[in-house]
Amino acid sequence: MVKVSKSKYITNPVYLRGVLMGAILAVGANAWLYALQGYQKRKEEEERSVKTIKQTLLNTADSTSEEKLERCSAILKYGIAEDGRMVRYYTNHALVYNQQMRIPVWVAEHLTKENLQGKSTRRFATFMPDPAVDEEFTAENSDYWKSGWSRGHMSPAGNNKINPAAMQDSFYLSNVVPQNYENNAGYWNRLEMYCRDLTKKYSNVYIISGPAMIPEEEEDGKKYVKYQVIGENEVAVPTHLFKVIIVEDKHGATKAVSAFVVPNKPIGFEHHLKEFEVDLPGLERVLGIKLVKNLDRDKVESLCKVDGCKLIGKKEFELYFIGRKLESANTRERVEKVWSELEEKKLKPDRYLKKLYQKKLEEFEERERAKGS
DNA sequence: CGGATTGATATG
DNA sequence: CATATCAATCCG
Repeated sequence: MVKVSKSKYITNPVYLRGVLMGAILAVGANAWLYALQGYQKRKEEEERSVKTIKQTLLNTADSTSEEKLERCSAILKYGIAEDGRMVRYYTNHALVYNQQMRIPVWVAEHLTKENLQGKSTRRFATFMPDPAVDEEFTAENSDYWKSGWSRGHMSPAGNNKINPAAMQDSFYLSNVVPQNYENNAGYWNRLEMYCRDLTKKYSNVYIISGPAMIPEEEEDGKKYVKYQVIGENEVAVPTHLFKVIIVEDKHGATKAVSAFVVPNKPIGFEHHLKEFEVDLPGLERVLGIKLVKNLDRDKVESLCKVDGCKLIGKKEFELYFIGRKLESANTRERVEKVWSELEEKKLKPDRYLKKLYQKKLEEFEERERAKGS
């Protein structure tokens, strides 16, 4: 059956014959003959002309690449349009930047036990526009202020303690995307910790991270890509974040690879990282980026299958940053307040934390004695 | 570890 | 005077 309601069938010869049959009944045999002759004539003409064009192309269109280059050089007299999607190199990471969205396309890192060491901290680094990005295409801090979104590192500060230059490079907004606060400090933070932890087991950990805009089906049943933009520069808020992790043994042999796509929203402790694992080719199709080129994929197993992809647990996580807060506390009151968090959250301090607490208290007692004397 | 906010000070 | 900069403080 021919569905005339669909426009694509209008030009179908079968449909055209149907129209012609209608014409016969309507206007009689003479008219039918006339119409048929006209149709056949037009059809023959069209076939002839298509054949002619094909023949012409075959005979004349095989211009050399030099000729094409010469012609296109003329066409591009006013310059070749640039989107700034070159690879940009930094002290401890590499990335491609998206000038339209004002966020990275992808950010690549290489982690080892050794290059995770160092004393550089975020205290001496500042979020700022990347001086290597054209001013007209950069994000600014003001875009993020009061936007409801935090500035989320793709190459995290915690991976760049090796020296101050690496630390500062990671604070350029070319390495930053608008990220949900809770996601950034929570789930994504734990994923980054897991990556660092992998260096204890694997000699080399290669990571590619970045934003993803995932299409979503709306009420009309059609799919759309929808994302918020923030600030004067209209920085794009990714719907998701992706991370690809490749691990190697001490011989440089690839041991496992996994790709993850995490929604840019709060994710609780009840979600296992495996829930967000996706197949790499699928991710690459969504992104339109061949993320990993030098890898024999069929021979490499899933990281989650090999290593488990277990993130740090809730209690362990909370204890960890209570320790961090305790270390940075500079008044007795602050120490006591942080310590009281343990009771509130029903956490039991480990030996390290107890020692740290005692050490801090002694520190302040000594300071007070020094003042008094 | 991941972040923001505020207030004092310096600067044009 | 308005806007950078930095130190201190805070939260998950």
